Amino acid sequence: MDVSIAAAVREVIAAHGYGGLTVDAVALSAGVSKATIYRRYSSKQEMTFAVLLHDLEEVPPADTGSLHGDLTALARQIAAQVSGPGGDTLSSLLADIRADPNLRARFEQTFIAVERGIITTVLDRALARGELAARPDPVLVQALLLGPLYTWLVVLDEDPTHTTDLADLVATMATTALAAGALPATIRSRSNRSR
Amino acid sequence: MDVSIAAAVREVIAAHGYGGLTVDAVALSAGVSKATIYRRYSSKQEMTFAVLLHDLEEVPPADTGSLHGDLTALARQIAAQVSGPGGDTLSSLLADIRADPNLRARFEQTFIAVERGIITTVLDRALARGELAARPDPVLVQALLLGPLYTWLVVLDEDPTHTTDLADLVATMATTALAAGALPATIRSRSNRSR
Amino acid sequence: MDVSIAAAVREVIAAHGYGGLTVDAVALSAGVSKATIYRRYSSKQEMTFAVLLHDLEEVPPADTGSLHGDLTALARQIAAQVSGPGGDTLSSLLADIRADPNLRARFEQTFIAVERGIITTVLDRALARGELAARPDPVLVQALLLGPLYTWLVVLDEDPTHTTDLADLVATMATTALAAGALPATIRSRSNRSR
Amino acid sequence: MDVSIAAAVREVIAAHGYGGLTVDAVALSAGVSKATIYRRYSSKQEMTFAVLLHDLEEVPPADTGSLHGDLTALARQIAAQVSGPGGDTLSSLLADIRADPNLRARFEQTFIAVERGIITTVLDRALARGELAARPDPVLVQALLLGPLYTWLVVLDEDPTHTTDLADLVATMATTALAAGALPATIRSRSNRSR
DNA sequence: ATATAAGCGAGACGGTACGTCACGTCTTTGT
DNA sequence: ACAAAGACGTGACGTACCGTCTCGCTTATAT
Repeated sequence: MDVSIAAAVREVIAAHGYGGLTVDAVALSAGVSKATIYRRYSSKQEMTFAVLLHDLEEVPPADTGSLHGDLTALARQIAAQVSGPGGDTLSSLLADIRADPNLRARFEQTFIAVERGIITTVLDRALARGELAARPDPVLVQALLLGPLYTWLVVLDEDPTHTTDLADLVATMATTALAAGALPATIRSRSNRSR
Repeated sequence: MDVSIAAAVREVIAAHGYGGLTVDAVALSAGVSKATIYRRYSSKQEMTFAVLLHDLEEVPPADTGSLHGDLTALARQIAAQVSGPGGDTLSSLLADIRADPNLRARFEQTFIAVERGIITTVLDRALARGELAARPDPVLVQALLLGPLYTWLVVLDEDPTHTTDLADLVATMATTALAAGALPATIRSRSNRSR
Repeated sequence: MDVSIAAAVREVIAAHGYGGLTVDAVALSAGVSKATIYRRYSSKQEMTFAVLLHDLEEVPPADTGSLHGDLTALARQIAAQVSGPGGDTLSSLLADIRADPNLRARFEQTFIAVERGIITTVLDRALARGELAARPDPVLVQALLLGPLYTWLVVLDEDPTHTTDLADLVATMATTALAAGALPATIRSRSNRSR
Repeated sequence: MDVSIAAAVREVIAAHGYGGLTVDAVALSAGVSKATIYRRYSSKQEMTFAVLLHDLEEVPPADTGSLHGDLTALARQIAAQVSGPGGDTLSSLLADIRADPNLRARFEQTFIAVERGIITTVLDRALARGELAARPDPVLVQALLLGPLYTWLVVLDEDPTHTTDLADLVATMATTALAAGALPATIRSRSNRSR
């Protein structure tokens, strides 16, 4: 049942785009009643969130022995994830997530924080190896890795087939900056953590 | 009239968020009839686009005499623009833009292309100065500058007050990469240009 | 539900006249949503038609034993029906019906044709009794009976309390004309039947 | 100017029916601005009223020497008038007239009362000739003459080409009834005159 | 002869109602 | 007992038309 709902969501998005995603259409396509959907998800956004963001695997990449290797693997992993759904879906989904405080929190915890943890792990490895003197702000690294890739696809609407190349480039740049100690331990106050 | 509509749009968004943006509410707040709004904009999205993206000034920064200086100025300019509206507004607006082919094209031409032109100008200056041997792909530079800033605010939901610091960091990294000749002349095929 | 809609329609017409009949007002008064109304009726006119012309009973009057008696009963029945709603409602309703080909056809079949059938029945009885030699055109009889009554109320805007007297008069005149064989079997070509 | 407006009204009605009659369309078709129309007529209904009911000549028919002849001439005159515009126009126009108290009064005075005056004239002639003993209620006669004709066209939607035949029939029936003294001097109270 | 006012075309405007759509809730029906 | 079917209230959308209005332009008259 949940499977058919998930399949239906993807089907409808594929057919009519995120904007054409309708609960009725999902119910129809899944051969399921709307009530059944709402028994599982409290809103259309919850449903979409659950379906589309469920299987993003967020595991730390294997230790490649070098910071550059680790970052490259990580950037490629991010690139692969972000290339999955269409840019339209990604932007709409993010908009929906931001509009709902509940989803926002879950998104934060489920993906942002997890990815940040992975970044921290990678940085810690580099520290242990002696490649880094101090651990820079993982949020900064996250913005530097994820930012260009996400923007490439969603804002600039560029070719998704080149995200891997972009990932390599971004990883190299980040490595260089990290090695040079260009990234401070923190750039931000903790003020907006309370949001 | 157009002014009062614009003011009303901003007012309503400030009061109820982008999700609470209603044409009727805008009409009411602007002291204008709905018909008048639709006489100007063919849809709510057109209206929002016109109002929120109208006055983003996109002028090339003054020549600072060095690539690093130029890129820093440019990144700060981007940061200032992107920090203007709330992250929610930004993400929703982008989603709406991507959902409408017409808006999409206008967004592409009005902002992406213009900003890319500015980047090209800055790179050409560096070439003229001899700071660069070849002109790298401006789209890459755009992704590297805009990406972290946009993501910082919209995806990671971080503190907007630190975008300037992040801009400086990003400009420095980009300068380093450019000086090292790390950015290829092109990373992408021209295939998706026809979209 | 249908009942409350019907009641609401009549209520709103009573309060604000046919011209003040608004779907929103009906919905409000019925404690029902506009969507519910449009789920039942495809337009405001369909709704009004259904509500106001639903319960007009069109049964042949009991055989009184004479053509004059039958026609009198019939004319009074028509008078009673036509006196029901206000003249304003009647004229506006008819205008709306004529403006919509669909309603027009249904009106024709549901009321005009049914009433004509009743007239035919009455005429056939008279034929069987030997009161008539040949059966005259029922449409003529219909025009002669219905015409003065409808016009009295709707065009001339005269007192509805006298329709019964007028009905008797009209029935007597029709009887006289029929007995004298003054009404031809047909006055019209069949040309406009195809409309 | 007034002429072109009148022509435009008829044109638009011919092209799109009474329901498609729009002030903008009239203005466009007449090559005139909407303001000019509203300078002449205070509403769309006034305009239509003025244009469509302006030239209905209501003069007493020549004395034919007999009541039957006079009534036949009168009935034919009515039939001609009523056959002019389409049944749709007639019914919608009447509905609009009834909805507006001002138009209603003018309609009453301009057409109903005038026609009634003509009927009175005809009846007076018959009285003078000795064909009638007493003068019956002219309103009754009006209902008997106008009713079947109007209903034939507007309610029953029958062939307009046969209105002349129907007029003759109606005139004959009315003559018979009048000669027999079947029509009372009054059927109605004066109560609703104050409406 | 020119100024001045009146009428005009063009068309924007406020308002009101229409009919549509989707969300999320609910009742009914059948298995 | 649970799920499919589907009706319902809510609320926003975009459209159409009415009657009002302002803006220039023309034209006819009066000084």
